[in-house]
Amino acid sequence: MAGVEVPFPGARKRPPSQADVAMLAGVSAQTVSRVANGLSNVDGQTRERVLTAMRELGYQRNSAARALVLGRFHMLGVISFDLSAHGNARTLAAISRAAQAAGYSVNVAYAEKPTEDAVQQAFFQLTGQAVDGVVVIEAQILDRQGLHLPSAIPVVVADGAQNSPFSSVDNNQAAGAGAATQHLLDLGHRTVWHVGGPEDSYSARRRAAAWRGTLTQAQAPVPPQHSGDWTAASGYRIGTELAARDDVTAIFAANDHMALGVMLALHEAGRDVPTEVSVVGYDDVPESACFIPPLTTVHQDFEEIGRQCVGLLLDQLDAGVGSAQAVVSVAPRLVVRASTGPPPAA
Amino acid sequence: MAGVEVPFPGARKRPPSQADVAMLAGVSAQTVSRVANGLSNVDGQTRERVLTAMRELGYQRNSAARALVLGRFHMLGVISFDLSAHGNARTLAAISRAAQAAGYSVNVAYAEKPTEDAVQQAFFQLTGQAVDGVVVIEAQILDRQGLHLPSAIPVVVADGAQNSPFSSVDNNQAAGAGAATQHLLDLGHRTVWHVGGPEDSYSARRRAAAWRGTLTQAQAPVPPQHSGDWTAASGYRIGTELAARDDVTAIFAANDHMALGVMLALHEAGRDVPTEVSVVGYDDVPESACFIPPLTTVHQDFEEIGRQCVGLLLDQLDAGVGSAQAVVSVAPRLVVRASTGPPPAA
DNA sequence: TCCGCCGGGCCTGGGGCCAAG
DNA sequence: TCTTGGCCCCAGGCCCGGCGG
Repeated sequence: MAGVEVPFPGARKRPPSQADVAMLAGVSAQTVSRVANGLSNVDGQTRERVLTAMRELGYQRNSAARALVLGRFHMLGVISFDLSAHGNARTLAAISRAAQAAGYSVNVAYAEKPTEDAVQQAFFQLTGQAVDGVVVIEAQILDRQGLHLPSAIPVVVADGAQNSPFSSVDNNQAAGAGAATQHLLDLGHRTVWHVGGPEDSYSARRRAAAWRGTLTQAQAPVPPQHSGDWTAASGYRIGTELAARDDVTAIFAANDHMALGVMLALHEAGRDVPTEVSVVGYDDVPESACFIPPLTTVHQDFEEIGRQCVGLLLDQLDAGVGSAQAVVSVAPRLVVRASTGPPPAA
Repeated sequence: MAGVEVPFPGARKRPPSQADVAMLAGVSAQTVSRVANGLSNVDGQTRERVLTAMRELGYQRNSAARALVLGRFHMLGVISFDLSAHGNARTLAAISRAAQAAGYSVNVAYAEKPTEDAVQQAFFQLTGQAVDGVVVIEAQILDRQGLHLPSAIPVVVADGAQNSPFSSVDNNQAAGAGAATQHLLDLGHRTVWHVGGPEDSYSARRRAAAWRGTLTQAQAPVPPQHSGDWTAASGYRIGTELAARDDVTAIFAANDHMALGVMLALHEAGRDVPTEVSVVGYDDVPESACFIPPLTTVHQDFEEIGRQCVGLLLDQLDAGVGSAQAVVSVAPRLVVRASTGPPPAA
């Protein structure tokens, strides 16, 4: 099938192999391998000939064969639930960037639901697809009992339960949610109402817990919690209820989109933000600075989170699976804009 | 971490191979292979023994070895520029889902800039990483001259130049932008101003062209075009300029986030939306229904777009590279909400 | 004799082909 | 005819041995 070879539908040209390059350069395959790996024990002239032949044929190493013999795939797996959520998408982008910089590719597995079953399935897909390690983004409750790992490969959890047996990057939701709540209390609000994320989200639970803790510590009353599903629509729905109550002067929403929905509901109810009701969000999505009014929110450094995930994973890869579990914390920070202010003088 | 096995740093347990399974089941590796591939010519008893042994050892096929011998990787590559853009993230998610359903994995390569160089680099990374085909999301100007493909693998472009030599899924931006512009004209506006995306974006250019074309066809004056960078901040900046002009009564922004910025600028300038100025966006990001006021915009079916990308790619894989270039169009639709209305009675 | 450079043989995990039971 | 195993190949890396200066 060589030489004359007339390409016809269904026929894929076999990519050039080391042997082809060797033939053209008049050396052995072994020498080609050495050049490809940048080893020093090759004569300058020879190396040049080989490189020329490579260029001429458009040679690329066959990663499958390489992975087979080396036992390393230079590929990281990422399991994510909801890529339409801003934070997850940003984290994935950052992971991808960091991995690329370290010479790794990223294999994305999409878990439809945040159940352990779905994660496990995604996990199998990834290990079956040859990855050296896995990052789980926005994990729900994961423990090793639930998650039965087929082969021991390193796992890093971004923003998962801190009591899991895996290394993790902790977005320090507690600090962020605490700061948001405290900010409102400091402005003079008697208490703060919370529009939380879905019950099965670990992030949502931590934010709610920090909100409650901050109120308790300040000896402020703890209003009943409302739970949305991260969408603006759910924020709007809950906001409509809250807008009807006179005693609501400060609302902390668990993400910016729900805060947006809350603000629309308040607007429609004729309650001004921030003079009558203050609203704080979480995430600092880029457009939150252009909400009406610009939103006070908690900024998360997704870039850093992604970078840390890759860093931890690579550390574990180098150190071996037995290596110690590590937890890295990435600090959020409160960004004060125009949606918060003192409560109306009663 | 069970039984005798004492894991120590640096030691990765070699995953079980067919040979190990064969040994345990008392058959040949060949038979194990047959069972793994679900071939029928295996005795029921034997198959059972093999399956049991597989479970016991936690056997998973080595995809590297499989890819090596089959020449197929069962992996698709995706090249994307900006995953923080909602549409791109959604498309990636949909691609990932569709690929998974077809038994393929997705390898994401991140191109920092939308230059041909960056794409080419990402391309090499992917082909070097063993993919069967590539989807380029939100391509800029790509032609085969610029993009030198190392080995002939199928490529599908989502939303790229329609004169490219690749198969593509066309979001029909022209129809969407035309409908948006026409909607405003139909409401009685004398003309429509446009806040465009970045110059180097193909999507942005098509939306702008359709806007201009619709105005021309309606014999409406064509105002100077302003170009932002998709961010709400850029929309705000341009919006500030537009808000200062009395003759601006209708604005079509090339995406929802810029529309949001425009609306904030109008709000700050004391110009009401929609009674004084109408605003239309593009994308229909989920939260746009909760903007103040809820945004009239053009809905894009990213789920369908992703599905079509994978479909085209798989078709090409089955048909061979020589197969005809295909173009599939996914229709957007106008969603009318509360940000548009007739112009103020002059 | 030693060292720099190069090639042969063998190994990785799995699947196709063919022959044997 | 149906089931099973032996052999070879996929592409590339490592060990070792050899050749020459």
